[in-house]
Amino acid sequence: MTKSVPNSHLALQELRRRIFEGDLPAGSDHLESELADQLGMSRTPVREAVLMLESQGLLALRPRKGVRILPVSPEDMSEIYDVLTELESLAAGRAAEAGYTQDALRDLAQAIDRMDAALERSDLEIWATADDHFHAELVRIGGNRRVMMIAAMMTDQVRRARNTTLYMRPRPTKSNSDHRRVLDAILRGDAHMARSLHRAHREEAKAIIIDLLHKHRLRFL
Amino acid sequence: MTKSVPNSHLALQELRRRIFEGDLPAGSDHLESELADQLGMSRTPVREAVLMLESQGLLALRPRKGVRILPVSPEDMSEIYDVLTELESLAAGRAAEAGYTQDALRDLAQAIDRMDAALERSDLEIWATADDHFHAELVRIGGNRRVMMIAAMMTDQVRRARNTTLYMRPRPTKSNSDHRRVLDAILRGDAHMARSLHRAHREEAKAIIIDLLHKHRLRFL
DNA sequence: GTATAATTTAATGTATACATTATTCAACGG
DNA sequence: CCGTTGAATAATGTATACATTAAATTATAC
Repeated sequence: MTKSVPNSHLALQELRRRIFEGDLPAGSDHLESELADQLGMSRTPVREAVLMLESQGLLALRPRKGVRILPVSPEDMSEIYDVLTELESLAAGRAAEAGYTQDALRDLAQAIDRMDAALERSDLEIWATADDHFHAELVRIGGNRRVMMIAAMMTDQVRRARNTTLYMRPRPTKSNSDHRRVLDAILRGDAHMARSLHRAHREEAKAIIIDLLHKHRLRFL
Repeated sequence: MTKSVPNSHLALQELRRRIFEGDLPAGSDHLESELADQLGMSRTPVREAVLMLESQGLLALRPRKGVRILPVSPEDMSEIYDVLTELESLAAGRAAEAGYTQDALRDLAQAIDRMDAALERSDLEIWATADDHFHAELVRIGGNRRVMMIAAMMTDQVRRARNTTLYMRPRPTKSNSDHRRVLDAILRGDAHMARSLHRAHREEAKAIIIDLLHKHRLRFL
C-alpha cells in the first residue's frame, strides 16, 4: 500500500533539497514548466510549492522570467543573524524560566557532546549538524511555536551560505564552551544569564561570519 | 485600459479584509468552492490566496473540511507579543544607532501627535490606527526587512483580537508617554535606552492584554 | 441492535487547455 | 541609422475537467 503524499508536498521537499544542495544555484532562474518536467508532474503542484518557498524567502517569483533562487548577501546574513539573536535569546530565557529537569535537557547536552566529539575529529559537517540541532532544540524548549517557525525559516535561508563559510572560519571551539554555559544557565534556572550568554554567543558568531564574507569579497551566496 | 491585477492577488486582499472585518469569523470553516463563488472567480486563484494566508498564519487548511479561520488564544497572544517585543526593541535600538535626523523621524512624531489628539477625543479607532502606524514605522526605520515582514505578520494575526480588546482596556495614556520617550531616545542616538524603553512598553502592553483576556474569560478571538 | 464492510459522496489534489500579457523581434517611418 | 510601433512569441495566470481519497452512509452479518 502506497501512503498518499500529495505531489505538491513532494515538490516542496524536492525543491528545498535542490536549493540546499546547490542543484538549483543561488541566482539561477527556472521556468515553472521546466521544474514540472524535472519533477515529473504538472505545473499545478509545482506552482503551489513555489508559492510556499516564496513565502519562506527562498526564491522570488519574477513574472515572465521564471522563479529566481534567492542569493544571500552579507546584508541578508546580518538581518538574519539579528533576528536569530533576538529570538533564540528569548527562547533561552524562557527555557530557563520553565524549570526543565536535567533529563528534559538531555537532548541539548547530547548535541553539545556531539559537537565536542566532531571537533576532536575536525569533522565540521557533523559539527554543523549538531550545532543546528542544538539551536533548534533550544528554540523548541523555549516553548514559543512562532519563534520556532521563524527561526527555522531564518536557518533555512542561511543554510547554503553556512555550508560555504563553514570551512573558512576558525575552528569553533569557543562556540562549544558558549553552548555549555548557556545550557548550564538554563539548568540553574538563571533566565537573565541564559539570555545574555546566548545573545553574546550569537553576536560573536554574526561578527565572525560577516567579517569572513567581507574578507573573501563574497557579495552573495 | 484595464489595469492588470491578478485575481489571486485580489483574492488575497479580499480574504484578508473579510478575515479582519469579521465577515469570516474566527473558527469558521469554508470550502474552496464556496469562497471561489463568493469572490466570483475559479478555485485556482482562491487556492493560491489561501495557501499564502496559511503561510501567514491566518488560516489552516484542513483537508476535506475546508479552510478554518484561525482563532487566537491567549497563548497565541502571549507568543505574538513576545516576538513583537524582541523584534521591535531591536528595531528601536538600530534606529537610534542609525542617527536619523529629526526630519526623518517626523512620521513617528506625527503618529504620536495623532495618538494624543485621538485620546483627547476618546477616539480609540483613530488611536489604534496611529498606534499601528507608529509601530510599523519604528520597525521600518530599524532597517531590517525581515523584521518588517515578521512584525507585519504578527500584527495581522492579532488584528482581530486587538479590535475586541480595544474598548476593554483602560485609556492608553501611559502608552503615549512611552512612545515619546522612545522617540526621544532614538533622536538622541541612545540605542540602549531606546531598546529598553520600547521593551518595557511592549511588556506592559502584553501584561495588560493577557490580563484582560483572562479576566473576561476570552478563550479565543 | 450493533459492529463491520462496502458503497456512495463530496471535497481536495492534479492535469490540461486556454486566456492574458510582457517581452522580443521585426517592419516601418522618420 | 535610430526610434517607434506592432505583430509574434513565450511565459504566467486562470478556468475547468478529472482523479483521488477521506468521510459519511448504507447495507449486511452476527
